[in-house]
Amino acid sequence: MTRWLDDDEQRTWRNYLAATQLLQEALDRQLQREAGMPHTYYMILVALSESPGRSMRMHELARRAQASQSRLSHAVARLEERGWVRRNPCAADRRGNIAELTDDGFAALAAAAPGHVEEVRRSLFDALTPEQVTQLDEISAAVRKTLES
Amino acid sequence: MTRWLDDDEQRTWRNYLAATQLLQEALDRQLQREAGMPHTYYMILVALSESPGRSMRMHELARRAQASQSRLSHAVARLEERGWVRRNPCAADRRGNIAELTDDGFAALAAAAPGHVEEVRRSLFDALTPEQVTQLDEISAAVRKTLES
DNA sequence: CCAATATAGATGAGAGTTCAAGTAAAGTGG
DNA sequence: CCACTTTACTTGAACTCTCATCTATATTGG
Repeated sequence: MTRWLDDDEQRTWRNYLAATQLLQEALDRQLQREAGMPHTYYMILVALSESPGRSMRMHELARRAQASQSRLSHAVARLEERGWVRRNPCAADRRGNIAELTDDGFAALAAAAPGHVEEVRRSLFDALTPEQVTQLDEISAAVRKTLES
Repeated sequence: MTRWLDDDEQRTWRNYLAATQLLQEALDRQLQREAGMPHTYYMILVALSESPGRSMRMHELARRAQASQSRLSHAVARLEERGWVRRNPCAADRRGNIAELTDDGFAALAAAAPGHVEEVRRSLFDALTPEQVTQLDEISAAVRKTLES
């Protein structure tokens, strides 16, 4: 009944788990150590920084930063305490909040970015051939497509 | 100075982040819902179940289950409360502890496994061609090698 | 126009993770 | 054989995440 994994699949799955977890931990440690924030927060700041006006509705921000609404709510509350983000009521929809990246937040992001990118390179791209990068892109896109529907 | 990501690398990186995170969340939700345990605990139980005597030194267990020692310590404490794992002092090294999977723990693992494997298939393997599975294996192995040294 | 439902977001409790620190037992060089 | 260092593991605090719940505002079908 159960479609168990064969030996090749087992090996792949375990390599995948090991690699992704190591990478995730490397990212989190680097950001925590050098920028004092978890990767989740970094993604939120990035999403905001790329939006016109450096601001975005909470719901949309959650989507872009790949966070649940609850996670985002908690995270933005912390970011607001640090003065990196500000929440403004939304005029068009009075249920809504618009999160806005402050200058301090932008500065924190700008300071964190080089070290983060360097870590991403060292940990991922430097380990792969150009063909493998292409393959990884396609594999990720396929998995993403499956799981987003 | 900073080696920024070009557009292709950006796209790959974001696809990778999205895919791995979605997959991780799918796994965790499935296990939490159907087996009442996070993926971390599942990995610990698996590691124990594959060891002779269904038992292992804590340190070795941490390595195999890819957990920090602290994480493992907390996790095993919880698993012990549930009666799924037992800790026994180690005769050869009196600093040591030997974690042992109980019959209840083994039963819990056996009950959880089919649903978990099905989720892994649905979320990952079903989305990929056989070639892509091979590619993913090699990519993961390369990243793993980089990050484990 | 209004009741029913859906959406936006916040919040509190419970659980897991990390980090730093602490205890205890090995191992090691002089 | 003894200070010193390393290894094994635990613990508590601080933080993040999830899940369920709650409030408030929009939207929609009759």
